[in-house]
Amino acid sequence: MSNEETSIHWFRKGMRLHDNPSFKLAYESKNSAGQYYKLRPIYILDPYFRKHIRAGMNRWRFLQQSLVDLDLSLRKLGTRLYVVRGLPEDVFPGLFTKWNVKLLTFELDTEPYARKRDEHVENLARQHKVKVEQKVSHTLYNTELVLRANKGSVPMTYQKFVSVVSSMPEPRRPLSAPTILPAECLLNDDLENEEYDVPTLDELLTLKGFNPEDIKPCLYPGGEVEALRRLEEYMKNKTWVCKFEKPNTAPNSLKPSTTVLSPYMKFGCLSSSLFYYRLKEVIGNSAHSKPPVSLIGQLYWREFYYTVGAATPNFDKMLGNPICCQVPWDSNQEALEAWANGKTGYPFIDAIMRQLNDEGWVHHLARHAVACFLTRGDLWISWEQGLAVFEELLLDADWSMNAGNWMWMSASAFFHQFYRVYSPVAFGKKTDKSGDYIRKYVPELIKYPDEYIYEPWSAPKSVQYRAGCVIGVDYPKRIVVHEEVYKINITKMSLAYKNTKAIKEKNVHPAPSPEEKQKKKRKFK
DNA sequence: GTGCCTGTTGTGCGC
DNA sequence: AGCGCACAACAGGCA
Repeated sequence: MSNEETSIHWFRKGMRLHDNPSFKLAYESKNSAGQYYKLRPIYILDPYFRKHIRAGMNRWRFLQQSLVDLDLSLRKLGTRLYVVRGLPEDVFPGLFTKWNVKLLTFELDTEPYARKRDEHVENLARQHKVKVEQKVSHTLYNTELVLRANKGSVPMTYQKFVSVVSSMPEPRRPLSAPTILPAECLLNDDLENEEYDVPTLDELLTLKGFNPEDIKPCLYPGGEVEALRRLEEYMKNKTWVCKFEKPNTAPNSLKPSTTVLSPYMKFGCLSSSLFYYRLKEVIGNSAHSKPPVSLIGQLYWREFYYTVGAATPNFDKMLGNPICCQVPWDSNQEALEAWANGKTGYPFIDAIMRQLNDEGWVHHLARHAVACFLTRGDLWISWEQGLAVFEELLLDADWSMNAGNWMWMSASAFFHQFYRVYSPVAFGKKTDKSGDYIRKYVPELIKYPDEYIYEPWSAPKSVQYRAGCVIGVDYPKRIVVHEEVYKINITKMSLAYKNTKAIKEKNVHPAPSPEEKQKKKRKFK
């Protein structure tokens, strides 16, 4: 084992070689004598089954594929990915000593869990006299600088966010992936040491408590190579890019109507900066759609939620979250499970949840429909419970956007027009009148005539028999009557808004004096 | 404080 | 097809 001075680049998100400034530091840095450090690119994998890590099989597979891809690309450069088993706080002290580490680099992560972890690791590094370098490269903008540009306050609306960043310098340009590494930074040690190999999918799934045989076909393979291929596939179609308007894309097409680049963005297989500048390049001087509905607008939504998420305490919870409406949600395990497993008896809702379970991705508007149904629309179940299910099932489950969007969809923050309720029957019909999407994911209903496919409970018994699917026997009866519950829920939301407002006023202002109370009463008369 | 405007993605109806 | 409107009426931002 060589005892030469080493730099570690720690991959977590940012699973790519292109546009990776902290990785670049690891292979380009030299010690005071002007010698390159020996490079050890690592990924730390928790080898235990932990129930609190809410990731389903599909996302573990995506991660495993991304690791294989990263290892392959690194090997082409003469190094490899060293997968280290353990928890970061447990493994770093040993690595620092064993490898004679002088420099540790990684991409900055703004999530609370990651911050705590990284602080801990920074302390360990300090104790071992290891220099730590972090770079902002997951987001287009440094979230702290956005806050500073807004005089230290959090932009609470998308438009406000856009106006703040438009006053800031353009995002940094993406770096190219290295085609060659400095020969002096390359190590011959451990290149074939199996101890550091990427686990096979079967190994990983078994480790995480799953039966590998249960996994569904892979529609969106992980990794940087696939991310770049997918990006370029969409960038080829200039007209489509220029005309893209998110609200006009269908939630229930049989093939995705949007790019499905979100999983690659979540893991950092694709750089936000590269995506941004490729869009600018493709658009050029042509007429094009604008934020919030355009593709660049979609990148801004990500930045918006990252910024608010980084600056708001308890952003992923209702309690203790200053921006979140306080709503007395019901707990209803049975209804929650029916929703999560696609058995609510509303075919459109069930189709979406089954697609999510099987494929790990559903369209943004489909997420709206099922989220509204779970929370303020129908079941009156907490958005935090929905967030947990999404976190498990979505390939692109991303802490800031998951919490931000759940607050949006439940009208708990950002979006406040709670009286606008999605109909679990009407919404899907707009883009799929004949219900082909439902037939694909809810095959029980495959023989239902178009006129009953969205509301099979209203089909006459004779039609149900003829279609080979009797409601209440072969497919569930609907668990709520939407046209009754949504009206009740609107009044409950209205009350929750009034109560939340009252609590906020009580906290901000001192209690009103008796005279002031009288004044207020008079005003309301 | 007050009033006005705006807000990526509602529904159902009528023209 | 696409628009305007009623439905009942929210918060944030700004003048």
